[in-house]
Amino acid sequence: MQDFAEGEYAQEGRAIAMGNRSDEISKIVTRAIIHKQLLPGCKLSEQTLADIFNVSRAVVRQALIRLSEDGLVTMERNRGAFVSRPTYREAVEIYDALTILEQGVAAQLAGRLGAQGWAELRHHLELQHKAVEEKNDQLSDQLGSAFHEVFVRLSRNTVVQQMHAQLIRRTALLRSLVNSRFDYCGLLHDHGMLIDLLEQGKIVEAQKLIAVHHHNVVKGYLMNDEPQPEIDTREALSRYVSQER
Amino acid sequence: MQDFAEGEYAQEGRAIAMGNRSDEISKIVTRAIIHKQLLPGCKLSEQTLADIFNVSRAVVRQALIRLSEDGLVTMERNRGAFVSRPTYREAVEIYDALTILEQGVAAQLAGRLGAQGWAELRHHLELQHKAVEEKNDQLSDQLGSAFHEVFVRLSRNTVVQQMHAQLIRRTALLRSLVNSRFDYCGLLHDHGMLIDLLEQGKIVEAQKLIAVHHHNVVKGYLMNDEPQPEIDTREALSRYVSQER
DNA sequence: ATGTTAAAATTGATATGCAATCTTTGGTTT
DNA sequence: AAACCAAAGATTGCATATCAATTTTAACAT
Repeated sequence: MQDFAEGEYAQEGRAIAMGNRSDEISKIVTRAIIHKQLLPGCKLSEQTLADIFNVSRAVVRQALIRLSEDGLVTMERNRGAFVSRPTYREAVEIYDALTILEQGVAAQLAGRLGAQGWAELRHHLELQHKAVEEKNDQLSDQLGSAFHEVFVRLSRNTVVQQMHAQLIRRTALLRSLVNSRFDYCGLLHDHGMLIDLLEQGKIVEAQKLIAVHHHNVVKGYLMNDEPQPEIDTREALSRYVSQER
Repeated sequence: MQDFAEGEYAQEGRAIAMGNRSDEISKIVTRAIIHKQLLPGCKLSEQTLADIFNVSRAVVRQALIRLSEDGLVTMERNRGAFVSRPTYREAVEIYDALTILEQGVAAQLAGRLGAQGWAELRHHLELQHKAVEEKNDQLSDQLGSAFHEVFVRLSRNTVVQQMHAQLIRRTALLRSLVNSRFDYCGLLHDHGMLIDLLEQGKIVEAQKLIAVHHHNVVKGYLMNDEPQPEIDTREALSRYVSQER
């Protein structure tokens, strides 16, 4: 499953003719951040990235701007770009925002979603179930986020979808800062319960569940501000650029 | 020895230590778009903007990327950047997203906001009231949006705040496409009612009101897809760059 | 060790060049 | 005259080179 071949990408379902190097690079770096290859605080030197991706500094700069607009990267004048290091407060805000969005989506979906929609959600639930059973934390994590994304996608509102996706990316970044482990089983149970409640049209209960669900997640966060992981950018990105050039 | 070497600018009243030329330019263009100086569909030629702002094409490019990430500008490969021309569907999605965010904020604020908060909202309401009485549509419009922004700011969640601000910018863009006029009086009444409901802790009623409020706004939209306004970019931006140099 | 200064590296921005692609123009054909 | 087509012109996307400002590092003296 080579994610990115040449020229076109699968993004949120539809194929896009790219050709935009900076956009491409920002997406690759995003993936590296989400996959915890690039950790918070990591310096993203323009020249280094330019060398890695075989592009000019200008293109890297554009990619970094994209990333900073997305909140994944922080740019400091004359000092450079770094993978963002969110504070605990920011974490709470991000999850509050997620709660608000998903509660809104829940209200729209409740009782109003077709059989196909519920089926899709339940299908995802099953995938998650398997991952949790196999104790595959990496995959459980990924599918956990994916569930939320599918859920929001069913609202058929691309604006909400994009805001939500951005928040999910930032939660992935947050998990880089956390060492505590999740009760994947409990989270999974919540997902199943959510589907049930929504299908029965119990909006208020569903919204309450969403709030508690996110509260539980953020509660499990113990930010460790200290550790400065000394990581080589080139190495961290190696697996992502290997398919390039 | 460039003319703009000072490093700080008067923007929206307050002085800002900028240093980031592209960020600065994107903000100026944003204002021009919001103020309907730059209309949807308007071509934003890199060279033209570079000449206007006295910067290199690279900087303009960075600004355009910022704007496109914000949804205010659409970039087409090898064709250039244009002020976005939202569809009606997009308008609905944007207002749905706004509804979701503000309903969430309402739930957080209801009954829980200090006296100072309610006072601030009522103060804004008064300003609006005057503007509507004076039949100052431009100002009514502006204060109308501002009310929503203040409302969200009181949630003390910068993440939600930023998402909301972005949506508000996009609604400003939407209004460029609309010729129908609003019932400012009715909208004003809604704002007042909202404060009352929230202060009394009537969350559900408040949320319902928010939904209806936005529904009324979007209902007043009659997109006119046709007209291609032939506007000179330089002229449209003239008043904004006058402070430069 | 501590503080200071000089050198090196990095960023922010500019200028220029070039290939790819889009747009326009002018002629040609129907 | 309208439709078509191909060459010229303009614009974008990207690379390279350069420069001033600033930060970081290294070397040095206290």
